[in-house]
Amino acid sequence: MAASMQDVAEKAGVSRATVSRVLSNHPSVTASTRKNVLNWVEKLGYEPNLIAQSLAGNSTNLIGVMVPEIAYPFFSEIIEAIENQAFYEGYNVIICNTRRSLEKERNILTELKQRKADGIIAVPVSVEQSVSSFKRVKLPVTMITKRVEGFHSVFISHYDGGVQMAKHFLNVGFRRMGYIGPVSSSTSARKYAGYRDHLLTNRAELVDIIECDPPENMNATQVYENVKKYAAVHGIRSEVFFANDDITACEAMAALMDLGYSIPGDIAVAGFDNSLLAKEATPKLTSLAQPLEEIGKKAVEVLLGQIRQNTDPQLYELETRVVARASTVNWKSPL
Amino acid sequence: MAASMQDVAEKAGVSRATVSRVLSNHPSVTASTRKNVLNWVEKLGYEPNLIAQSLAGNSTNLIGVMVPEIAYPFFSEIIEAIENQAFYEGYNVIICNTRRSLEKERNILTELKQRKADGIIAVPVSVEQSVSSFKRVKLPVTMITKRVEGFHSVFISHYDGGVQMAKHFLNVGFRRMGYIGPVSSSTSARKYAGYRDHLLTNRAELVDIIECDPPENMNATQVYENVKKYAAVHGIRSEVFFANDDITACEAMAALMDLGYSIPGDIAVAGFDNSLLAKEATPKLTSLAQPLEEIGKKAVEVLLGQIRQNTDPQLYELETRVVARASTVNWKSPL
DNA sequence: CTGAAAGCGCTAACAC
DNA sequence: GTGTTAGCGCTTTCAG
Repeated sequence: MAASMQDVAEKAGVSRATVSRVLSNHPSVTASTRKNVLNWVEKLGYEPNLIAQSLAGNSTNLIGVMVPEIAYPFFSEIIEAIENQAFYEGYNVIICNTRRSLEKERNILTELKQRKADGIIAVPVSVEQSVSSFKRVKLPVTMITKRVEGFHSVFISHYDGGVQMAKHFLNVGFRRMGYIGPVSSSTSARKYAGYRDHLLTNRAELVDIIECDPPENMNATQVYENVKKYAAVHGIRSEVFFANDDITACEAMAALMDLGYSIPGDIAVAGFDNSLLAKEATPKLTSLAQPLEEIGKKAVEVLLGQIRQNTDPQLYELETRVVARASTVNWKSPL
Repeated sequence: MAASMQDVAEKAGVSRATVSRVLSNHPSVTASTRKNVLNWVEKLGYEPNLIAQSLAGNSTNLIGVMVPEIAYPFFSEIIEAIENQAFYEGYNVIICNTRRSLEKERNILTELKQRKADGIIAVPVSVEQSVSSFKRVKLPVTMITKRVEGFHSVFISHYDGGVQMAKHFLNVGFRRMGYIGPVSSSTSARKYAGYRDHLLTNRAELVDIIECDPPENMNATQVYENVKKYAAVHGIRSEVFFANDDITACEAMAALMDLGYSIPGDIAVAGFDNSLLAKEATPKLTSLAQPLEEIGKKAVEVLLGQIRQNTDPQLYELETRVVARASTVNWKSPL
């Protein structure tokens, strides 16, 4: 067995309390006993038992992270940022996949509670229906990517994101615009609304709206089919499409290319998320960047603030920016 | 405070031991007392304290997962599979990012040890240099994606993967082949070797070898530059390139297109990993699929076997397969 | 079948 | 300054 604090205490000829004090840098310990104790700690290769520490009343230094999907680049990049910041702050991260199921979300919450996680960073399955589960668990919670009233939330304004993309399109010189993606699902709808509102108040035309479900499990083949179907029925009049996310944008590009359009020569396309896909797509994809690293980092900071000082729920709205790439800027105006 | 086992015991008029027995389904409890206890468990909303349970000598039901990078699709998909299987088996996953640093790897190992993780699933930073740290920690360890002698390892044969890709190229009808990627780094080198060996024994020509470092932090711009540089100096004679991974393949495609080649019309390209990038690239990218889900699932099973019965280290070599997509199959033979 | 008692390894008053 | 004493909440012999 590994050496326990008891062993160190005996060897050093002091009590466990003293060893504990030395290890937690309590000031009231003589330099000599401290040295002596540390000496034995070293010799015996003593390592603290974090479980025992936790039980004895301290925190677990464990935070739970709940996402609807781990492998979607958008989430995995946030997870990476969270892990990074958490590790830096001395916390470990338990990763949990809700799979967009309210039931699994509830199960995970009780599990995290029983594990005595110090707090939770979560993308809630549903802004409306998840709230009660999160309230019930009575743990510090910071919501991310969605604005959830009553909780600390770190997110971007999707509406404003849509506006920014519209501005970008107007700047490049597009006049007839299209949209591909969900029109009613809460966050997507706001992107769409911002986009549409800005276009209409600036007398641009919104001529093609191709409705699609949001991609799940990184599968967006529906987008491909809907684009083709739409083209067959209505034809395509847009010079540029704003797609609801990068996967949707990629699928849309594939469909448009298969229909014989060159991108961005004939039709330009932009996405949302600025994930790895946007950087590696051909042509490289203009995309609206959510500051993923900042979201992750901020979420950890906010959560720790809440854990340490029980701060009141607050909303943190982060800035987005358009990352312009070849898929829109290399478009040739027909004029 | 939440109800403790003590509270339940008092209300039910039994001892904590009995409550414990009921909760762990110990057979020697009367149906009536069991019912009574469960009744109070329900009424008081009792939830077990997993920390206390762990300390009292049981396991933590926590497994650590160590990867060099969380957000790279290849890893994030494995992580997702691991989380999924682990959750199914009643385990939670602590996610740790080694960032390819041996030092961080060591730190993480001691942390996981102090946390009393039941076991570890890891992509070691270095097959040679990581071994000692992992041995020292004396925890059940299952290595993934790399073959590590002396440890349970779940991986694919990179050499064989290279061979399979070579076969695919020969089947399609290519005769002059190229390679893009690292030539010396251990696993990459084996892919390359398998590819080369099979080509040469089948009298195909390996005419262009563009050496590049493996991408880190999802940044492979070096690939783009090296391809351009190589083309300027040597010209390009290959009909098809095998790229060491999907990101490299994407960057290579971008470079080749910018050089005026059409893909796969003039030059075909294939990648390795069959990550999301391969599916969403334009043209869709032929790629060698590692069975990521299977790797994750198998790793959990192997680790749990080791935890529960201390099985002897064993190597599990999984099958790969070529997922043929437009980037190679739509190539038009010049004949 | 059930209870009493002894820990798991550590922290944190409270004395001296 | 340092030791003593109680726990933290649960499991697990060992008796009865």
